[in-house]
Amino acid sequence: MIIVLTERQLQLLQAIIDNFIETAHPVGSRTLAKKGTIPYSAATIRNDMADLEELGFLEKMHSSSGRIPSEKGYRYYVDHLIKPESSNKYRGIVSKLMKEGIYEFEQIVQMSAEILSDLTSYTAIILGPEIFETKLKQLQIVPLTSQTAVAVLITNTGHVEHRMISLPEAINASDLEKLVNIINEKLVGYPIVKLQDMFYTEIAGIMKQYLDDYEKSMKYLQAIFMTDYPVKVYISGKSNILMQPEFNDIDKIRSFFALMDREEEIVNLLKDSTPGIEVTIGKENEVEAIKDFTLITSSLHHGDEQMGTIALLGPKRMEYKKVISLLKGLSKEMTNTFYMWYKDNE
Amino acid sequence: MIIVLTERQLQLLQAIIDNFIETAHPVGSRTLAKKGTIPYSAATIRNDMADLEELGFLEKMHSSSGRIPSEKGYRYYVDHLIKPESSNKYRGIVSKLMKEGIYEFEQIVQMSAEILSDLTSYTAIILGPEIFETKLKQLQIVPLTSQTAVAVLITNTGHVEHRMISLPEAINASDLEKLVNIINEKLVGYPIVKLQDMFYTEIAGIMKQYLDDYEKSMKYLQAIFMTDYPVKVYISGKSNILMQPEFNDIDKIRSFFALMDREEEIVNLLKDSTPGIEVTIGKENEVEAIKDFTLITSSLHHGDEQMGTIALLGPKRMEYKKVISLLKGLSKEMTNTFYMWYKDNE
DNA sequence: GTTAGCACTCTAACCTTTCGAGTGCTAATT
DNA sequence: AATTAGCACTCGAAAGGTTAGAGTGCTAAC
Repeated sequence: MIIVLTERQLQLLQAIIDNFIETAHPVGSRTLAKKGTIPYSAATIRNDMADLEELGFLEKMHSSSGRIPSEKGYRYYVDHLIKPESSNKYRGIVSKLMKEGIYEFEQIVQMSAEILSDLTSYTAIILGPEIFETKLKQLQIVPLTSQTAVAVLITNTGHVEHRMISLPEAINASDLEKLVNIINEKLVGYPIVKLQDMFYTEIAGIMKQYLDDYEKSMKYLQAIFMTDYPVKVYISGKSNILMQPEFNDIDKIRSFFALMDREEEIVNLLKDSTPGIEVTIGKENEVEAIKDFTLITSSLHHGDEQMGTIALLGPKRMEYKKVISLLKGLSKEMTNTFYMWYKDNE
Repeated sequence: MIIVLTERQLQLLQAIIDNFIETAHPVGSRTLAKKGTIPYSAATIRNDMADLEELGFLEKMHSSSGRIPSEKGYRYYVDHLIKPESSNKYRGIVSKLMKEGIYEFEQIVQMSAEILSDLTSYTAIILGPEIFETKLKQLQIVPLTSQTAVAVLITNTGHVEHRMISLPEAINASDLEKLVNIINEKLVGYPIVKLQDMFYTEIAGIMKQYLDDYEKSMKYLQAIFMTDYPVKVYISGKSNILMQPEFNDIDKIRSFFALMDREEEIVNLLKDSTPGIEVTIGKENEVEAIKDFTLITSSLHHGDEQMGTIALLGPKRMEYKKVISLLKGLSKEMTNTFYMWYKDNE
């Protein structure tokens, strides 16, 4: 069954949602009529409101309150009613950053998240693109004491990973140098995520010739590649939630902050997004803690390849117009930036 | 004028504060008498309570409520009434960490902060000791594109700093290598904080001979040492504040979180502490946002040298007994750990 | 010096009232 | 037929009133 709304009802729905987004107060027929957005009397508006409520687009908090948008209402609003502002309004954010200084990848992403949360007063989350594509540029092992060293992996994106390792007792400085040379020779240019496997297939054999206590040394050295390179999550503006009147309940705040601490769950929330902007409103979200939030994600794709995800988390009463165009602009820009970055550093 | 409290008054003060710390409810004479901690009747207790209030150790919320400790009361309690639990109870926290795996300095500190906040349900803050003593172990410059490179500074503590730099156009690969060799030769072993100065005094002269476009190259390369190495702040358990009944007010929470975002201010709060444990209660704090918190700091000293600060931030109604012994134990341990670390990596 | 007893105080919790913004419906108007 | 004015009704928020309970201070007795 196709629902047909009259022109006036559409206007009305739009006006009510716009109003509610702005003020967070239920919208009544009288006030709406007085504002003059809708050129009809309060009574007429009331009738349409009743229809819209019957169709499920509006709700009342109690029998004599004004109307607030239902989730279905927001959904309709997002899908059919908003004509996004030009996404050019927010152009140049990232490129401006890049001109200001030379930053590594992570910094750009972190700063973008900060800008995004500042601009919206919502919480910005970005899944870094690191893991998808970065390749080993160089490995260094720098001994600190006789038993410990720090291994430094530098990637083509300027990212630096480092971790402490134990040194095999058998090894001496020149052996170590040789070893590092071999590893670099064999592994430079390959994706970080594959290094662990390649260490066994490519390096292990050669190592046998060089190292006295082969078994033991292997055990120590594999630690270099052994992290599971988790997806990096950049979050900014967590405490923006405290400024939203609908989240004035300590319990809600607590469960929100608890969620923010569980990175894996956030990653799950965002990672399998399809290209383009996706708006998930209220109970459409599967995670309990954000069942009265709206989550907007925009995945960064280049061709078929997902390069990351940008997301905003805020109240259902979100400034969809502004946020969607902002997100569109920013993802376009970040996609370009990232793509160029990879190409330059190929 | 010396205030003399009777034995019973001391007992009473202690009992009231202990009680209030546990329950967060004002303590009344009747309930206290019934509990049997004080072997006197409610009326007697009432009399002593009135005295203690007159002396400023107790307060009433209103004329017929039970008593709560005043800040002066807490002060007296902390200074004279608590006999700390053995600080051995929490021994071995850090050393256990160190046995579990090889971590770099930062990780140890971060993990310690997490343990501290978990153990107490307050907010743990640690000022890292990095800056005080770390020395350059090795510098690497790895070119990424023809114009950019990543500079990697490795310290004797296993800490790795890195930043992106622009490359002077005039420079080629072998020049760059020579340059890095010179820098390493001259600067390795010197404290990170002095590198910037030394770059000018020690390196600049030599560079003239090697680099065609000296002026311009200097401009690019100084960026390597140009950060102001801010003190690192490790915070854990920010949202623990949400579990304290006295902070059920959104405004308080907001100003707390706002403070947590201003790292410089936190550094100021902690950095100039004298050796030993310091307890700052309520309005004794100068920072507005924590005027109804208690801040406990313990600075890590070895000899005259301050190596960092551990702190806990929680309600005035803090479990002083537990917290103080915990902090004592942990600082002793961290001081040892840090000292050994430096010595090993000298 | 300690305690029992009692009048008093104040809050929290629960009603009650009132006010205002809102609704739904009906009848009049365009 | 669509719109609007009018009116009775509803509900929440704010303000005031009442009560119960935990507490106090004081006095007089032990």
